[in-house]
Amino acid sequence: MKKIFEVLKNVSIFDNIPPDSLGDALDLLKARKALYKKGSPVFLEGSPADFVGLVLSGKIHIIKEDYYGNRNIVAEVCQGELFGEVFACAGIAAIPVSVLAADDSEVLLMDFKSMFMQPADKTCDTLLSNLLKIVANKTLQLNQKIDILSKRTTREKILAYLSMQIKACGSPEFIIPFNRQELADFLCVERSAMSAELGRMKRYGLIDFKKNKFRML
Amino acid sequence: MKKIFEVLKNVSIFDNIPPDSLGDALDLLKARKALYKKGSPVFLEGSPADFVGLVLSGKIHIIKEDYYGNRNIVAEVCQGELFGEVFACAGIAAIPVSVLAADDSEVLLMDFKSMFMQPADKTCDTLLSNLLKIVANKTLQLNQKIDILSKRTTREKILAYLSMQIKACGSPEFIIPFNRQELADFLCVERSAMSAELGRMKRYGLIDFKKNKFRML
DNA sequence: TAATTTCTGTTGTTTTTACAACAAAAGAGG
DNA sequence: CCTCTTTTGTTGTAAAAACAACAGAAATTA
Repeated sequence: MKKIFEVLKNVSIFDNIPPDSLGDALDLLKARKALYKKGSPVFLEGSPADFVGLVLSGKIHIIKEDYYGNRNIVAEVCQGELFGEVFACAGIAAIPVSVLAADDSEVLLMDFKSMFMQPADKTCDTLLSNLLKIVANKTLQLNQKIDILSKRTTREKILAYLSMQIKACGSPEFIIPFNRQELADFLCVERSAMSAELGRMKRYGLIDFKKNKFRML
Repeated sequence: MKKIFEVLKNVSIFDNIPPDSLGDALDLLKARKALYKKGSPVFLEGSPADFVGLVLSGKIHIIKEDYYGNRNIVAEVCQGELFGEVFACAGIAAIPVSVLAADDSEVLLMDFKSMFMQPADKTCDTLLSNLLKIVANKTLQLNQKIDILSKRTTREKILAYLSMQIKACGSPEFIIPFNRQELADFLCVERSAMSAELGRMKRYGLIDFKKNKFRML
C-alpha cells in the first residue's frame, strides 16, 4: 500500500490533498488495486461507465475499432495517468471504447459516483476541481489529435505529429512511443504508405530517423 | 436583463442553482453582455484564456486554420451553449483557436478565474460540478469527431457523420446544420470531391438528400 | 424582374493513398 | 549460430482524393 501512495503523490487528481487525507480520499472513491497481463482487457466496449482507472505501473491503450477492424489508438495511458474519468463524469451508461493493457499493468480502480454525492466536503471539492482541470486538458489533447487528423495527406499528418512531439519534449530530436504499425494506427493511415512517405521525407531532407528516434531538420 | 435569465434557466452550467441565486452567480462570474456581427471575431487565436462565452442568441463557430489556410470548423456553438470553458479550465495562457460569430450574435462573457478562488461556496460548488459534466461531454463530442476523421475515405466519413446525426436526432431523416462547404470543412475533405461522392451515394441508393435535408436508406 | 452573387454539382487531370505481395532487417529463443 | 518471428521498407497497381475549371441552380439585391 505504501508503494501506491508513492505513485499517488505525483498524480494530479490528488493535488492539494494533504497526505493524511489521502486515505480518506481513497476510501471515499472505494479504491482497489487490480492486475492486468499485457494484451488483456481492462474494460470492453459497452461496460458500465462507473469506474475510473489510474495506472500504477505499466501502460494502457484506449482503443477504438471501426466496423472494418481498423484499430485506432485513441490514447496511451502511462503510469500516474487516469483513464475512463470522462465517461464517468459525463454520466453516460456504457463506455464507447475498449481499454487494453499494452504492458503488464497495475491499475487502481475507483468509483466516481460516490464523489458527486458529497457536496460541501473539502476533499471532494478538491478532487472535483482537480478533475475539471484534468478533463479540460484531455480535451485539449483530443483537439491536438483532431489537428493531426484534419490534415489531408500522410506527409502533413506525420509533420503535424512530429511538430507536436517537438513542442511536447522541447527538442528537435526525440523518441516516439510507437512502432510503425502503432504510429500508422494513431495517424489513421496505411502503414506501408506511411513507411514509404517517411522514406521520401528522409531522402528529401525533411527529417531523419532511425527506428523510433526522430529528428526534424 | 430579464431575457438573459430566460436563456440561463435552460443552460446546464446553471443547473441546480436556485433562481434567486442566479444573480449572485453572475456577479461571481463578472458576467457582461456583448454583441457580435456575423463574421466578426469573438476571440482571435492567441487571446488570453480567461474568458468564457455563453451564446444568448445567434451562432458561433470555433475555427482552426492550418498553415495552408484549410479552415476546420471544430465546433458550432448555438444558443444556450458555452465556448472557451475548456481553455479556461485547463489553465493555459492563450487560446489555440479562433472564435467567430457565424450569425449576428449576443454573447454573455464570464470570467472563470474567480470561480476557482471560492472553495466551500455552495454556488461555486454547483457551478464546478456542472462544468465538469459539460467538459466531459464536450470531450465525448471530440471523440465522435475523431471517429469521423479516422475513417479513410470520404464516403466512410460521410456515413459516419450521417449515422451520428441519426443517433442524435432519433430519426433517419434530418436536416444538417451545414452547407456543403461547411460540411466539407467539418469532415476535412474537398468540397467538390464530397459533392461527387454524395452524388454517387445517392445514385447507388445509400442515401437521399435535397439541400440540407438528408435521409438514410 | 433582372442582375449579381453565392452555392452546388460535374468532369477531366494529377497526385496521393490503399492494397497486396514480397524482401530485408531486427529480435527472440533454442 | 541458426531458425523462426516480428518489424520495417519497397514496389507496382488499382482506387480514391485533391485540384481546377466550369456550368447550372438558388438566393440576394437592386
